[in-house]
Amino acid sequence: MVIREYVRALVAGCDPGTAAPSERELVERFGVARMTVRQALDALVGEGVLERFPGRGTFVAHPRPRRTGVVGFSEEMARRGVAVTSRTVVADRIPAPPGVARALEMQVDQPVVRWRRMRATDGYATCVADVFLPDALVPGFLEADQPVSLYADLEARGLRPTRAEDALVAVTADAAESSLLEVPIGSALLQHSRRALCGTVPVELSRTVYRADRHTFRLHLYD
Amino acid sequence: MVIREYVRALVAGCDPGTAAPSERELVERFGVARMTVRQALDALVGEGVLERFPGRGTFVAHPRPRRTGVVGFSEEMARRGVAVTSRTVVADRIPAPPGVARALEMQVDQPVVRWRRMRATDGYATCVADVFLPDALVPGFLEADQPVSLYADLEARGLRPTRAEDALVAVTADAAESSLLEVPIGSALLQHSRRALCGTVPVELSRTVYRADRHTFRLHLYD
DNA sequence: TAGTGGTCTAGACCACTAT
DNA sequence: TAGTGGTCTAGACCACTAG
Repeated sequence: MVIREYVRALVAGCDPGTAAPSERELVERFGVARMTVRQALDALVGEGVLERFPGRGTFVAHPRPRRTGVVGFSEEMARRGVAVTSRTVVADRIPAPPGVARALEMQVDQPVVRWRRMRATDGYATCVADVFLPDALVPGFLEADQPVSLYADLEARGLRPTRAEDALVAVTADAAESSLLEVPIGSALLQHSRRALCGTVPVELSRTVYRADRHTFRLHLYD
Repeated sequence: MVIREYVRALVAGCDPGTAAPSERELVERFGVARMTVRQALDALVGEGVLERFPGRGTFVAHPRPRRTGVVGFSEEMARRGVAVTSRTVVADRIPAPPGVARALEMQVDQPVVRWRRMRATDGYATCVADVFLPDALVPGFLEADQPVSLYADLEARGLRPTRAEDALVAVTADAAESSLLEVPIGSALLQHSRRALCGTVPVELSRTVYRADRHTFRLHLYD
């Protein structure tokens, strides 16, 4: 589709609300029937690039409200304009325990990277995150400096998660968590467990506990 | 669109894979141009009712693999094969408080239905759900028996939620919650807040607190 | 080879918006 | 009133599938 790509390029970088060429104008410019132009524009409307208003015209679309998507904590906080810092508590390589092996679809005792971080938002201790990664998928992970954003690191390795199975439940702080999060033992925490896959390959198993007063898990669902 | 509804009715209840009338057959039957038929079928394909295969024909679509979707508690439990019962604690009509009015995009003091339920899974007290509904959208709601599944009731009214803004956080049980859920005051609970819309119309504002030992919120995310 | 959906032409009339 | 997108006609040729 030449017309579609022509309009896409024409419109790329334009501010939302900028008028696109009218259908009849494109008919003239390309010497093609109007139905053909409409199909090209239909595709761009479907992609969310353009918006049509009957009687007014076709315009560069305003950005879509939201996506659910699979995002990590750093990314979500960046969206909200919150600064995230991390302190590594544990970073080593261990034989996969049975539960971890099953979730990551590996053999028991194959090596996995284990990584525990205390994470702070705007300087305040907010959560403790435990992550397991199949060692074979992230060569050199422990040998280099650990990233602030795990998902950015995975993306650089071509392993950006595209699917996640999440579970959220309330728990109470154990001794280690209470110490890291600076709350009394037994305090209510939000636990977020995730099994993340890139395509059909499991890449991450994690469990994060959040201080109830410092984090709310937000979510947009669509049908 | 007469043709669209004709084909929809023709095809309703047919097994997936059943052949639909061909485009040229519909052209003849309705005496319209083929483009017109195509647009009718396009709509049904977009809805997931039909599937097209070039060179073979048009068929009743196979059910889509999975959706995240906007589902209610009863529906989610039904999926998991768990029996849900409800006991209404409060069901009345009140002037919308400011926060509720804002979330439901109503004028302050317009009437809203307020509904508090204690809900049990397989006979065990599991959560307390507080719901606000714009009274104008659910006429007769309080006058009839309240449904077990709110979402089934909304669906019957043509108000099935298609979008939800959810927030999950850990909280501690207050006196009323501890009594209804049979846990000590201060116990950790999972709080799930939701603002649900049907299209662009807000239809539900709710806050549900779950016993930590009896409910995990599960979620599948896709890119 | 006959039938299917995919794409295209060269017009037409309509309801709507902005001036 | 001029211009826009929405819808429609009555054909046409193509690539593909199935018998």
